[in-house]
Amino acid sequence: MENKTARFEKLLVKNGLKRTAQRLQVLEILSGRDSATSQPYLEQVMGKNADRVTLYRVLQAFEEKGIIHKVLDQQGTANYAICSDGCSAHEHHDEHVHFNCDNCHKIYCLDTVKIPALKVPAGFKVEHLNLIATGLCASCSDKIN
Amino acid sequence: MENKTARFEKLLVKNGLKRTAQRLQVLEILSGRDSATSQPYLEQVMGKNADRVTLYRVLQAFEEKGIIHKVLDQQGTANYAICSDGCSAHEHHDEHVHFNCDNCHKIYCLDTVKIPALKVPAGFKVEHLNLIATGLCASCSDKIN
DNA sequence: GCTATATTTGCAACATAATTGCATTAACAT
DNA sequence: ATGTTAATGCAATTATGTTGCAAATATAGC
Ligand SMILES: [Mn+2]
Ligand SMILES: [Mn+2]
Ligand SMILES: [Zn+2]
Ligand SMILES: [Zn+2]
Repeated sequence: MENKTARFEKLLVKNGLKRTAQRLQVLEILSGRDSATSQPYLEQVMGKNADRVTLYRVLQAFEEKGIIHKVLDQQGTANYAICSDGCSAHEHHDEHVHFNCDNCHKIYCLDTVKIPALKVPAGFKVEHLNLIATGLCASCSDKIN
Repeated sequence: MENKTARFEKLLVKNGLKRTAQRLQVLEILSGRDSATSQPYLEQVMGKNADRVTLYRVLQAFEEKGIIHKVLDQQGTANYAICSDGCSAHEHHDEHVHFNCDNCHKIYCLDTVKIPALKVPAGFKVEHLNLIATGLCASCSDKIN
């Protein structure tokens, strides 16, 4: 694999964002995890490397550009995951199912599980679908059994 | 239709909750609306009839007893709707789709639209499904076109 | 109706998440 | 190297939600 930091720098430039230490660190953290990352966790890990406000602004900019997507867990906490290819400022293509584990509270992007189309009452125009499953993740159901 | 307040009083007694003015008012407000009601809206409408803390506790008690259910909108704001029959302290049966209008921001309970079952990766154990559709509600798509 | 008791409420204090305005700093195009 | 613009940090503010405790009140039993 090519140098990760170089890849992230290109990603920023491509999206018209300046290549700052804070932005690169957020991308590093998100890419190094197997599940979505909560804002509080990010804030804690960044520590004094970035002001809280900066973190919020970085996340907002990334979301707008289609670099990451936000998933709210069952408590309403914001969690962020890097988008798979194909997302852009114009449109997010992250309509996969998310899984929120009741035990470890991780949020997994189930990229392979698409949300089925829906029949809604007359008049309603569906734009996006957002499906969160809760239960036990593979790792937790292993441990418990 | 029978006297609404009397019905609510029975509902409270049935659930072992005392019949207080604050609780009755919350039921009045929720039942008088065609969509889920946000906590901020409730707080505003209750005004000085109830302390903020009391409102939170009323909502929590109602949710635990299966009288109402909570829906988080796309911003993570808590919204509440009265449960259809069949919900109880032991189990909520509100696995219907919710519709969050991008224009008026109302959240509708689409009671007739059930969430389809899902095939998830091996190991994951699904307990609950939570599906929120966004777009234009019937009323807003009328107005706009 | 009165009284005792358990529940519910209100208040104060606290915790966390998020936003805004503004001055300072840093990226990068030239 | 320098100027311009974007990004950051800081302070203040708002919103949301929680906890402990004293005061108030709903109601069951008399
Ligand atoms: Mn995802
Ligand atoms: Mn509902
Ligand atoms: Zn888990
Ligand atoms: Zn609408």
